[in-house]
Amino acid sequence: MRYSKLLLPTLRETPSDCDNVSQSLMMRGAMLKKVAGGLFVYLPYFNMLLEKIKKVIRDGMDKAGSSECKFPILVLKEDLDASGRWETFGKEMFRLKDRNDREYAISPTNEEYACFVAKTYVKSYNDLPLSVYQIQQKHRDEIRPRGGVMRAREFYMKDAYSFHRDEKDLDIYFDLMRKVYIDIFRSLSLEVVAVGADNGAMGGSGSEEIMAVCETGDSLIGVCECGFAANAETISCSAGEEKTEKSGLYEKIYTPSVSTISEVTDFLKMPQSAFVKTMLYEADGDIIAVLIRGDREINETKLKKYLGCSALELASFEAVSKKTNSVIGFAGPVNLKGVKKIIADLEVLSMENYITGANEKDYHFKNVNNSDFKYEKADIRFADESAVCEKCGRKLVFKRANELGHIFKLGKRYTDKLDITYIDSDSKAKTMFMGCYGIGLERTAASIIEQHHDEKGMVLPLSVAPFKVNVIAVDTANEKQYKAAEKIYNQLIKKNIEVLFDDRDARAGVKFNDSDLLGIPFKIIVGKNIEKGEVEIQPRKGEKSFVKTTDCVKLILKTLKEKNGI
RNA sequence: CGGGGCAUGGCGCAGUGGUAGCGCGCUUGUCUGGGGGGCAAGAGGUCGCGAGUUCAAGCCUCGCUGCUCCGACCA
Repeated sequence: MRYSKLLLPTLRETPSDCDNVSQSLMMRGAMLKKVAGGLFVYLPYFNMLLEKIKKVIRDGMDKAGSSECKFPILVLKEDLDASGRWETFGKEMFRLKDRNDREYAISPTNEEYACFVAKTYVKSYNDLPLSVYQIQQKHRDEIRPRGGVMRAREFYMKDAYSFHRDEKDLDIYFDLMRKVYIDIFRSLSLEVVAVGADNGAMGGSGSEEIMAVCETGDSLIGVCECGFAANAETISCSAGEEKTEKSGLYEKIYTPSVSTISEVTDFLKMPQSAFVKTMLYEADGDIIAVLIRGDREINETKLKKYLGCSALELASFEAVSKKTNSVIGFAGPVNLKGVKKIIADLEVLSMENYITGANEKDYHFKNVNNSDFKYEKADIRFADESAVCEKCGRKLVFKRANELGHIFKLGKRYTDKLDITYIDSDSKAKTMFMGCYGIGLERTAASIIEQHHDEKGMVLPLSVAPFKVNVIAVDTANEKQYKAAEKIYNQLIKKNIEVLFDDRDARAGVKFNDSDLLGIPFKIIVGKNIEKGEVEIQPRKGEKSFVKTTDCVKLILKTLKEKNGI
């Protein structure tokens, strides 16, 4: 393409609302124009990059024996009611009505219609396994869009669904998909790690996330030297010795207008670890008290799993005052009334003589012990730096990462509800086992840039670079240079090389800097040396060289072939 | 949902009550031509919206909206 005809308006300066490198380079590299929070116009260069990523994903899905479909974006309420997701998906799902007041959701993922396909076309075990996928834009009413395209309200997802005769076959396919995913990300030059994860809103029996390690990542993973890795959300925490000897020692102390943990610790001059925080949650309508050491964090994912509830949030001020005898800021487990249960984190049970709220404004209890109240024990704290590997016992290292893919064993979670059966060899109808597998395309693109850039801009890997070569006429006004550059450009097109011809009447420096910003792997620079019959080949990374004008196309072809660029 | 910050030309920003500015970009001309040029002349803004205070508001007050960051642990 000719730069002069292409909408590729690079920026010199980074827009002020960029908070990470990839976002900044995507804005400067004229990939995106923000319209609103989490909504962007995708400019040509980003579209081209996404097409490259789609190609690699499609090649991978081919290897997994998956067939590309396109499912409806609008999903009927009745179909989501059948799977139960109209209720369980919550506020993240966009909902709308048609002119006849019929209700729909904008598909957040598409299990229901994948099941519909399996139900329609799988007659017997001979048709299994079946794997289908699509690459489609998804819409989610994100709680807080952030990181540019990393967490947006509209994004491309490759979502695949597989159906199986039995659990064993699902397991085999799940392992294959993990391998295919890792291959896909390797082809995209991404360093990734597969980690054990929580199933979240999708449900099912097990899942793994494919994470790209990145400083600005929005997930936290624990990694072990032995190769084990897990999402920090799922890492279990060890229990200490449960202490139950002491009781009745507690006494009320006056702590005027100090309600947060840090205020109380300052006031009493005690470390946070001497306190037990009592958090009041509302779980499916009931108030639950959760105890955790003052300096720890509650892992709501674990808590939700333990409670088996669908809605979990911190109790409102009104709910606490209406249903319990406690006061927000001064809640404690002793003499606490109106809560369905008290759940103590395992670590709390190894504590003695700690400080808690006294369920009365401006008062705390000190010398509280576990026998002073009734509790259920559970591992509900967020893994901290002391966490160890569950495989080998070594200390875990925590890293930030971006979740690019997530693969689930859904089991019969959907197929049971939607009655997705096949006829087995014994002529009996049996329920299929199901898996689903997602990849977020924009965050994959962002992660590629995050992992491949330098101070000048992007350094795109050949596998995804929209243009492999940028032909630059240094002085466009010089007819000899321009004509020679144009000739090389046309020759490369004939060889099916993706090439940009920077034919703009701009200074050489502008063109060089844009080329580097855009991360184009090779520049062919046509300048003064054309008089000597030479042009310059300059890789984005590496040494430049002067070559005969007549050889440059041949040389580029050879180099690209060596590097598997074509 | 809570808390903070921001809102001035396409982008980045300055402007503490008295004529709306700077850099980049853009247009025209010209000189230039190998890492974001020089000179000259231009275009472009109801200062997010709405009230209010004042002789006078981009600036002060109140309300709203949008964006953004933090936290979603505050108990």
